[in-house]
Amino acid sequence: MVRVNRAAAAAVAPTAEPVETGAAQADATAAPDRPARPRGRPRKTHSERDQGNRRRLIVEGAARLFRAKGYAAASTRDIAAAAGMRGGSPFYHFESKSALLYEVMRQGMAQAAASQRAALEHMGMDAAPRERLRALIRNHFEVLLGAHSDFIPVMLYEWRSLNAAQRRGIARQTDAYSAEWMPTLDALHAAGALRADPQTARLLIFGALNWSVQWYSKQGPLGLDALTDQALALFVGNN
Amino acid sequence: MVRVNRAAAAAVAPTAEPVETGAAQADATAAPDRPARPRGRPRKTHSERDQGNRRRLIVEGAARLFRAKGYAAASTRDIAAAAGMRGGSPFYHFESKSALLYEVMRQGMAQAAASQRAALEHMGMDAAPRERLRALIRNHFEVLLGAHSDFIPVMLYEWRSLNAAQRRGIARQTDAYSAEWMPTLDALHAAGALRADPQTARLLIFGALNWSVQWYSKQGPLGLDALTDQALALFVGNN
DNA sequence: CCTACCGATCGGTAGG
DNA sequence: CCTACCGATCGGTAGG
Repeated sequence: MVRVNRAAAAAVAPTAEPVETGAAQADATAAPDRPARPRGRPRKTHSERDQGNRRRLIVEGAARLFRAKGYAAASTRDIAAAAGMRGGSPFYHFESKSALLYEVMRQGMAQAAASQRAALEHMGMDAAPRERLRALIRNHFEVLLGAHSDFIPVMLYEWRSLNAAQRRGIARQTDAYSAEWMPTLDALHAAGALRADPQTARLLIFGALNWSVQWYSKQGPLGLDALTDQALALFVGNN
Repeated sequence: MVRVNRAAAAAVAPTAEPVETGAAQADATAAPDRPARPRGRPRKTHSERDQGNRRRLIVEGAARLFRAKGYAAASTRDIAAAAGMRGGSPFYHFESKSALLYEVMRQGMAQAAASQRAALEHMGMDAAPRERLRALIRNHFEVLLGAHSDFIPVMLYEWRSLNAAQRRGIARQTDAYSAEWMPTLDALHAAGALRADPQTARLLIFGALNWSVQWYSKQGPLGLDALTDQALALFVGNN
């Protein structure tokens, strides 16, 4: 058993999650003393329809800038501009810069967990442990290096910028994500293919994968499938 | 062959390097029209004797604060206070905050490269590849997690805060550090113990090791020797 | 969501 | 290396 500084141990995904703002869904049970309204579902005004969109633009811009410059170096002005707004406007959607960072991480983890779950369910329960590990690694690389891959790198490298309460929230997500790896690693260890203690192996493996954010280039010769093959060979061999 | 975003691939050490300030070593060939000076080596004044010490205090404080809070979030005022100085005084020793960051990384890499070289030479050329890899991994963990381990984590996680010229300087150090791993990895690959392409393996292995900065705790049950055993088992098995 | 503004803090400098 | 200071920028807010 290894004591760890929470989180830091998982990693997750960033394709745009459908964001429910809540505010965009106008309340149907309006005050009864108002003038009569048209029946049926209230039509959304232009600004209501855009609410979710604007918010999403802020979150995506924040993810990109937090990743490129770091949390402290990316100003809320930069983020506003990236979303096509003026300086103070992000604070209409988020109460603080810190809340915006949290939202980037939360959405990233939610997406990563969802795609990991889908990848595992897609194989069925009877798949060989080695193939399950392949699916986990492949999904992890997709989440880190694939199409919309800013959210999880931000989570991985801006952890210290969260306050204690925020860390607890994200840690719950990363713990669940990590836990899904353990049955597969335990099975591979029992079969002799994985030759380190499964808990420590998980931390080392996550490190090997997460670090790819620092060196992987889409222009390079190594695709994500080939990279997955290499990682699999390194950790559990070729057969 | 894998194209990488330079650096990011190595890692190095932080125990205090004896810093030659140059300024501390008073020039013996003084102007000839000065009044006669006492013969022999000139005595250092109080401030001359302290010069190197003060500078080192700044660098060490900067390393600690850059690691704890990140480069952008650690102010030069914080650093001055950590070195027992007033606000503007670090700029007497360094021309900019950025130059201070560079110096932290440069010293860290110099120390790491030195201890790695010593570790390899200590074994001799005829040591088994597996034992050479053990020595490399053990030194790397020492550099990352050992006694004075702030310098290299700063280098690993603040790379993007350097400008282009600075990156080239540090990249030269990290490239040399990384290159020393390749003969050993090639040999292990040829012998069948390392089952991934050696270049890709090096990147994945460095990731696994470097990530330990995020989760390793000295209060935990795993010492650096045991951790080295686990990593070795994961990458090249137990025998 | 914009305009206009606030206090706080920052990296850096002159002058001693 | 300190004192005193500078312009710039920052996160955040009031008021519409």
